[in-house]
Amino acid sequence: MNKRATLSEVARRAGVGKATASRAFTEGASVSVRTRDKVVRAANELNYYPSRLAKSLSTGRTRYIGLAFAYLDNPFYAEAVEKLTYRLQSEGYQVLLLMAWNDTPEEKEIVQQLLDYQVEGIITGSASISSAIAARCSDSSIPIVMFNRDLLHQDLPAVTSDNYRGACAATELLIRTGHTRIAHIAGWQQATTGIDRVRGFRDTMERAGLEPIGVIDAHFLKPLAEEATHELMKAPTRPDAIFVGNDNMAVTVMDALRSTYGVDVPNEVSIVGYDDTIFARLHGYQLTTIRQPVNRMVDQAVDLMQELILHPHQKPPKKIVPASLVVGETVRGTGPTKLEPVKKVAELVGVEFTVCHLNEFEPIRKQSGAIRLKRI
Amino acid sequence: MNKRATLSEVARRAGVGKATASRAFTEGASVSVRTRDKVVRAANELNYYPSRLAKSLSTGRTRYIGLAFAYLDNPFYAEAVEKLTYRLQSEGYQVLLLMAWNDTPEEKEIVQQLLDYQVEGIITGSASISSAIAARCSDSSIPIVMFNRDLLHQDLPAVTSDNYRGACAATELLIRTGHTRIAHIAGWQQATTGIDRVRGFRDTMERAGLEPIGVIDAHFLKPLAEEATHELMKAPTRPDAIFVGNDNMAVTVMDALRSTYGVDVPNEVSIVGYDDTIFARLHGYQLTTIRQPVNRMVDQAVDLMQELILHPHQKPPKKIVPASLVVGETVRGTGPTKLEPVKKVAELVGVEFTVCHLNEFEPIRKQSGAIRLKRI
DNA sequence: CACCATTTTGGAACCGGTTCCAAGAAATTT
DNA sequence: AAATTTCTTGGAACCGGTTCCAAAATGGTG
Repeated sequence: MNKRATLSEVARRAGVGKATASRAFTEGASVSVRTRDKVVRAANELNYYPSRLAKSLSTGRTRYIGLAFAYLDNPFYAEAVEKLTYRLQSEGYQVLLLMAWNDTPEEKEIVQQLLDYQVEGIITGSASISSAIAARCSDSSIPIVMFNRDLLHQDLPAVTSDNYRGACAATELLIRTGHTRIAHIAGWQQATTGIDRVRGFRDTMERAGLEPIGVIDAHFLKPLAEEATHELMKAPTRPDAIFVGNDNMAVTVMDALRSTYGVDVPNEVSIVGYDDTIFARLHGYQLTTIRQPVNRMVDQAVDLMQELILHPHQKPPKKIVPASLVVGETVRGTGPTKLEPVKKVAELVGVEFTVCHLNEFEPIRKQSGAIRLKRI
Repeated sequence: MNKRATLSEVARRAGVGKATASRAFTEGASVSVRTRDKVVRAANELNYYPSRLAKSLSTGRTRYIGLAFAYLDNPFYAEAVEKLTYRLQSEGYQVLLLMAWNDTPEEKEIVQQLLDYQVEGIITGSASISSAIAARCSDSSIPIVMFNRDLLHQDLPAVTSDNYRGACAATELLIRTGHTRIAHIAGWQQATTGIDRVRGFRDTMERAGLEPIGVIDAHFLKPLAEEATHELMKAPTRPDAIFVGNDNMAVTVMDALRSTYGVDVPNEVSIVGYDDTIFARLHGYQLTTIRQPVNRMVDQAVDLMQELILHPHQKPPKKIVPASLVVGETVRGTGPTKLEPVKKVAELVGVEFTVCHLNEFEPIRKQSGAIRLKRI
């Protein structure tokens, strides 16, 4: 209804100059208490609130952070976006959410849009920013932080978990528990997240003198993971264990194994996943998996971003947070009550381990602790 | 590195006035081809791209839409946010994501921030905007669309599915398949989404002359759903069926039933959920549930928003999209091969029904159809 | 009360665009 | 060729704030 009031109107009503009115809203500016009161009163009467746009234009700071992701149907990313947003908000930033699928023509255009909107930084997760875009960003000296991803051959700031060591732990666990026909259904081989896990798998197998029964790139996509399962199960020698590139695919693999082949997990085929998402915690799955500590990764990413905003010309740091082994019930010879092989592996590889229930799956948002059940 | 170029610099370099330079970038403005070329060339040389901020300030249009949600750990909302964002982007809007937990003091402040940033509209899902905020928005004539929620006693635009009829169908199905000790673990009773489902449940029970064995408000929260399950199972007469307010809770309930009480679903207790999220599709659950068609709801919400932006002083319309009954395997006496009771219910209540696999769970983003498996 | 140091204050320029308007250039008509 | 119409163009004002700077007001001191 009523057009919003402007600073000039407030100033006029308070009988002061525009500059003075502006100062009344600036923390620590030189205004007398009486004047500030007058201005504030006038502002309230006119229902004034300052225009962020105008402010940003004149100060040069927008306090926007762009979040670029490709999908949220992986709970790991949904959680990451939720928590990144909560954290950034509490630091006084506003989040511009950008969904962009890899390599589409629009991607470039849309990231360009983000730049147009003068975000102060970009955090990019599942979406892979092309190196061209990345270059343009560092041209404009807009910091980009890669979240759970790193670009090969490019020196950009990145926050990842220790994918290599995590994969080593997963593989080592399968080997130590006596599996010999081990396969890996891998994540996208253009992302370090996928690549490093394959490396960890391969190196560990080789060290043990074992030949992988198969390594298949399923691009982190569920339909491909299902196909991959069929491919493994139709081969002359079936696997007795599969290390799967993330939980999303691991769940799909388990479903395919159980429904199509009537396989008993873990007694016929053991499964290890990656991420420790909500899926891993479901009673019907109880995945043994590698946890990526979302909260810590989020904290690191936000801290790193703030650091880069303050000191833009710094050498881009890489943050690698430790992964840990979560003991579920999908590996034969382990379980919440049989922890010896797990302990040994953890010690050997140098990772932490925990059993399912001690997870850090609490939200950043404040819990509404007081809510109680009510019959109605 | 290099500071971004401004329009004036481009104009100077092209040897034209600022106004002319501006027109060179405006579709359908009156500029000669030669001049436009000159300007465009200069712009490229200077690596110029226009400041959205300045543009918005002078035109008064920001093309921001605020998305306000409380959590993304319910896949229904994660999917909604993903798809809303894709849709809004393709309509030329940018999404400001706002995470705000209900009733926190910050909520008010943060929504105020959205207004400061001059969003052209707000779509609010799981976060419940207080009526005070809603009032302030309609004061500023900023349209708010409630997504999967409606405010009681308040005449705001809203997109919901037909929660009442959906709940009727769920309940009717349980009754028709011979269940008599039926309970409802309900969603938050401050949201119409929770309320309408309770109404549908109660009305249908009453019509059948049945007394509910319990109706418990679990606020859409998983820990409370688990508590509620224990409360029901510890009572002298145990339920033989539970209608649960959403899939997120339904999965928790099933886990509790199976792991704590060794209950066989559906042979001892039948379960019906609500939403048709990714969980309902997991092999270990195969929920019978009520589908809320996310894609259609997203489309309606975006259309409605655009409508309201163009014609702000319109009577706020309510859009109710039909819900449908999805046949899984958690109701005794039904299943993909036993559809007669389902048909009867669907006909009676007037909803569509489908079996599990025909779901609309495809993403809005373009599928990377060409991606193939690769052994590596 | 005069004098000087310190606060407060308002005018004006600026941030980077858009747009109104009047003037100049080009094209058309007579 | 002159008169008229239509296109282009640049100056200036504007969007709503911040901030520099010089002037005005205030306060403290001798």
